[in-house]
Amino acid sequence: MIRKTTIQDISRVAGTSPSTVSRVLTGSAVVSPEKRDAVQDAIRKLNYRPSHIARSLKTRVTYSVGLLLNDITNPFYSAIARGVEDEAHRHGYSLILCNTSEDADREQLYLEVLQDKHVDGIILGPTESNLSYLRDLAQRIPVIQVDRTVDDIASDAVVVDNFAGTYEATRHLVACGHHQIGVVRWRRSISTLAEREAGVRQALADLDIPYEPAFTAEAAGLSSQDSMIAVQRLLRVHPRPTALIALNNQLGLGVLAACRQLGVRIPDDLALIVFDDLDVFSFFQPPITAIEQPAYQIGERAMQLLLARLVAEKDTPVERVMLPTRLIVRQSV
Amino acid sequence: MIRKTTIQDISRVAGTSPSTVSRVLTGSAVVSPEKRDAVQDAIRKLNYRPSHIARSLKTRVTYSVGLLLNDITNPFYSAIARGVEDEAHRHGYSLILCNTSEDADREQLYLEVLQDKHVDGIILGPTESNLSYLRDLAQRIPVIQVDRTVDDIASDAVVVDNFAGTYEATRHLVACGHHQIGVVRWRRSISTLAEREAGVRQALADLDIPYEPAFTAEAAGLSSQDSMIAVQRLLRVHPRPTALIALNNQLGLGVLAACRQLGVRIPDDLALIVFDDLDVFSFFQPPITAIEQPAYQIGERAMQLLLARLVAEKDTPVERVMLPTRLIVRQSV
DNA sequence: TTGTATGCGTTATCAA
DNA sequence: TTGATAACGCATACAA
Repeated sequence: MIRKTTIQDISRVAGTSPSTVSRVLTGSAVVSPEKRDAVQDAIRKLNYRPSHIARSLKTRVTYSVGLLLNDITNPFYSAIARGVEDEAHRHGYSLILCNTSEDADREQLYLEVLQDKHVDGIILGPTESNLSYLRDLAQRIPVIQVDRTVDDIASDAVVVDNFAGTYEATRHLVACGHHQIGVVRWRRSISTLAEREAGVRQALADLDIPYEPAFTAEAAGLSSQDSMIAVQRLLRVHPRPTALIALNNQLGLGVLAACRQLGVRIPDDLALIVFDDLDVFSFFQPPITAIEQPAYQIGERAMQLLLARLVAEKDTPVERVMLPTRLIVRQSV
Repeated sequence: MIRKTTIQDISRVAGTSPSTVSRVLTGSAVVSPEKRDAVQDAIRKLNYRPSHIARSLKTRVTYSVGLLLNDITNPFYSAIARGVEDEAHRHGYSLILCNTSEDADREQLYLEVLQDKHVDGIILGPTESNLSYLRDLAQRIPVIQVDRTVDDIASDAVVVDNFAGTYEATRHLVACGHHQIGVVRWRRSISTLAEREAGVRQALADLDIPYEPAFTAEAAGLSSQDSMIAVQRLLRVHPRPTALIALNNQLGLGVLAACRQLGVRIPDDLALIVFDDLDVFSFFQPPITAIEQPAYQIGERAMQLLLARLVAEKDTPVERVMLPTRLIVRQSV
């Protein structure tokens, strides 16, 4: 490859010193109009572009941020990513995308690489496992948690009111006549899922409806297969639940698949509410009632918090943003 | 922030020179076992991690690649991204994610930044507009086109056999008794869409079925609204098409929305095939017949091509990979 | 306002 | 096999 043109080259043709070139580049000091013009001409003529690498080495800022998400393929996460990216782009930041796949080792590896690459900050939906690592990472570099949070990490965070989401959904089910309400859940160690389950229980308690442990199905994983098995088990109990709340979109799809396979009709045989609304739910048969999360805004807001953190005083207190959910009533209840 | 520990620090505690430390780090030369151990001990003790920035400045390689896609929010693109990312991760590369939003200016801006950041290569689904810019970008740095290609750019590419996809779909429609087949398209300047349309026409021609221009609807944009308008127009002609092929998933969703609004029943009033299968199509009513693209593999393969290109001889000929599509027959026809 | 000199943390060249 | 030394491209402290 041809040698890149550098600040030296510019200074040479502009008849000035490298530092002056740097000054017009960064605007860090006043430069006389003549020199400035000369430099700018030279820049144009040589088609010069400053090296971010060199600049970063010197200034220690990279204008890039790491984004660690479970799986960009999940519409919820891709919407978050889009929100982050748009906001980052508006402010001249680039995004390094990492899929953790709910794998703690992979997460930690990424976290290390991101530091090696000296990102200015990290936005992540944490797995539950790298607690102590995360904790001291957050001391050294701005970390924003999104979607989920993990205990005791002093970091900004953007989450959703999971509890209120399922609380409202549960009341809706009850209002529709359901008293035997089941939950399809996954790992309770994940903050979001725990909060959602708590919302259901509280609503039930407030309504004086006994909580029936047998109505809770725990999927072994997030594959359709896993949910299917869990749901099958659930539907074998007698009496069986008349309504189900699936705690995330994958679980919801699993329930749907299971019902189809078992010939369970929704909503006639079983009502269903899914946490996290997919925009295609309205095309389903029946259209699925769901709890909508403002995914894009989560991402956008997270990036805003990060930007704020980057210019904040040393010990500005941590900020936790909680966004509301919304129950989208369709016809699966 | 505390000063980062450097190679100097290591050399000091290991009782050796910085160059020797560098040598054990990179394995670029043989180092005596004693020195090697001393260095490794020091590294562990000081918790040292090399600065990628400094390294990149020197070596001119960054182990990062840019990925420019229309919109990560579209399941087709997010699957590509996932494929790229997984493969990149396996080889120690990170991904800089950019959403172009079909906006040429934004694309060019990203392209410039990526160069400024000195990425090792770029994978992109190009907009049609930065032709000349792209052309000489591809001379300077490895570029892999995915999904779409743009004329005359000497770059590797991974695409799908769009033509065959719609060709087969069209024959399927005809086999099901449809002779009045319409197409819902968008910009014909996009290679994929043009090829897909050509597939339909060729199939029709081969079957001696006249092509009816009035059966083609051009959406003004990709919003549901846009498709809706286009479809409404289409359904007003007499005689009207009995079957439609939507040239991408967004257009397909638009058709569906339009039909719902207009009370057009699928497949009774109108058959539909969508190019690009969404995994939720099986939950729709009716389940949608679609042309599946191996999105994940597109991404994975693209990253593989890039890796190969990075170690290839100067003028290794360009490689164009074409992956097959598959017609998934469900019940919308 | 401008220029010189130095350093950011590495790797690479060269001599020993 | 090892160590000085220079260089990567830039920003900045300091001197002028």
